[in-house]
Amino acid sequence: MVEATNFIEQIINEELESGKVNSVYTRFPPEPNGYLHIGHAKSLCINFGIKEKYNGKCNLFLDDTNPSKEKTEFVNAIKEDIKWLGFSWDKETYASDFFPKIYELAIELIKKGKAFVCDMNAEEISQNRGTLTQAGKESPWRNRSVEENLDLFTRMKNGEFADGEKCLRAKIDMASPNINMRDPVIYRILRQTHHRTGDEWCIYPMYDYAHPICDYMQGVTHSICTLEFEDHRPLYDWVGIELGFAPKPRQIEFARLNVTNLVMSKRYLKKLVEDGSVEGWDDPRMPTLTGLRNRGIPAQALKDFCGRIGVSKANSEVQISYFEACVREYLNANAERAMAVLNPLKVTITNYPENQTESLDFEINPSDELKRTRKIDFSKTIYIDQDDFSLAPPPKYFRLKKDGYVRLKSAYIIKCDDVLFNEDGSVKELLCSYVPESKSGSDTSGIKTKGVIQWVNAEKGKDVEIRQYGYLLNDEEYAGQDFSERMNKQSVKIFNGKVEPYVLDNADDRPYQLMRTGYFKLLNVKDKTILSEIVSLKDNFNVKK
RNA sequence: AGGGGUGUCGCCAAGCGGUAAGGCAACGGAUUUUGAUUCCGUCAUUCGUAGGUUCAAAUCCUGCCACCCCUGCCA
Repeated sequence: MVEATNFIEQIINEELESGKVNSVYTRFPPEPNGYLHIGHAKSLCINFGIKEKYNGKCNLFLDDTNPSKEKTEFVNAIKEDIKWLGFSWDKETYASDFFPKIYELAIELIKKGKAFVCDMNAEEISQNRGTLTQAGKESPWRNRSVEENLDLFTRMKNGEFADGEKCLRAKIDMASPNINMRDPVIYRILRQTHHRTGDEWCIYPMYDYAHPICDYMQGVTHSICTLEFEDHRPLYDWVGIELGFAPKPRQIEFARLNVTNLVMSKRYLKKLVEDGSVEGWDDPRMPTLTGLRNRGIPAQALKDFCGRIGVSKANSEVQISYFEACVREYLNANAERAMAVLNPLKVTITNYPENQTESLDFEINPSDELKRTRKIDFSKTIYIDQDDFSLAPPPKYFRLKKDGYVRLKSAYIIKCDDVLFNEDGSVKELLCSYVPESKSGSDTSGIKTKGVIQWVNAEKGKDVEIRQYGYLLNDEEYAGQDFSERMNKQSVKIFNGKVEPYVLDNADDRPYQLMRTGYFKLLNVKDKTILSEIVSLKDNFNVKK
């Protein structure tokens, strides 16, 4: 018996112990009507997490009962995203696989007197449903004979009626305080080409009716969904009981993931893509899995995040800082280090020989057990970041100042002797001298510097566009505003900095930590290669007061 | 208003009658050739609230309050 870490596992443990079930089968059930986002990652981790933990099974179940919204493009994207997270499903199933069975069981319900064909249109049904406090009215067609219902339902299937002209309803209780139980529609007539079954069907089952059947047919033991389906559970169970499912799958609900400042509604995300506010579903600003992947978020970090936020039934909103902490933690341990200057300031080492280049060792990652290094070139002219030099340094400023010393990361200690100015008074160039015996790794100078700054060889450095992407904002400040406007508000900052060639020349697109800057990744946006920020280094730009 | 849910530190979240885990954030301090990392320390006499039961309650009972979901031929 494994130890439960949340209430769902607790339920499973109890059922395993009591012998109600002897193995666990879950399913991840997206509707292929859009791309997966960070919220789906939570569901993915729960369902596949249970499969792994209990040595059970988990299917990828595409819930495609509404052909007007679903597309093959989306199912392919969904599969890609799940693979990226490193999960593998036992079977790939579709609600549409079960259409014949679902139809057959509808006939069984009719024969049992538990379903009837209703001639009212959608508006009439809605009007007769009653309200939250008042019971609904029974349909005048509710007591048709089994024979008539069978005949009508067959003719519905055969396309003898127009869309919406008739529907099949479960016969439950129009006075139920649970509105979902007031003779819910379970089949509608809909002439829409289905992405898999084409025009084979002109009637389609509703989610509430199809889902329990699909679960049962797949051998699912635990049907995990979000909180808004709690009210549907009695109907889920009704279908299972009337159809004699044994063992009947158990529906368990959990609170969906909300993250501060993240737009998560599929509807809005779709709108952003369609009206061109973003480059696409994979735009690095999007909270979609493909967007996060494109941005450079490691799958491991996302999974770690999902595990750490836990699972409960309390509506909650997780701070984005928690997510970023998970990303930073993973990247800190795994990302290679590189140097870059975002705002270049030329530095000439006056006492360094002209035309000399020295190859120095640079640590790839301080936590690397093998202590691997790579070579970087040092020479007379370099660039440092403008922020790393101050003419009027505040207290506790550790970096370079006039007549002060600072260490160039992995190189030498330098002293700023002179400052050259532009005509407008801004700093043009620094004239520094280096301390030859302070070479990194063999420092005998005895000079201690509190500050260490990054630098780039003037010859080797390359210009690159660097963008800092924010997330789609969804806070009060933007309430009521158009989304395209929100996009502009968090618009992209562009720097033209010198970046070490190592970063650019590296063929793969792993994220890097630019020293003292943040975690970056090489991105391709609209056929343009840029360097984009994933997360910042904590407090790295702030001089403490 | 009828039904279904949920309320434990700024944010997540354990806890299931025996006297409040952990993580994120924050704040001290140490180490540091990234002001990062790492490290060590601090951070709920109190569990929405008012009563009750009990030797003992976040956990059981009752009332109240707050918030979320439900009146698609969407999922």
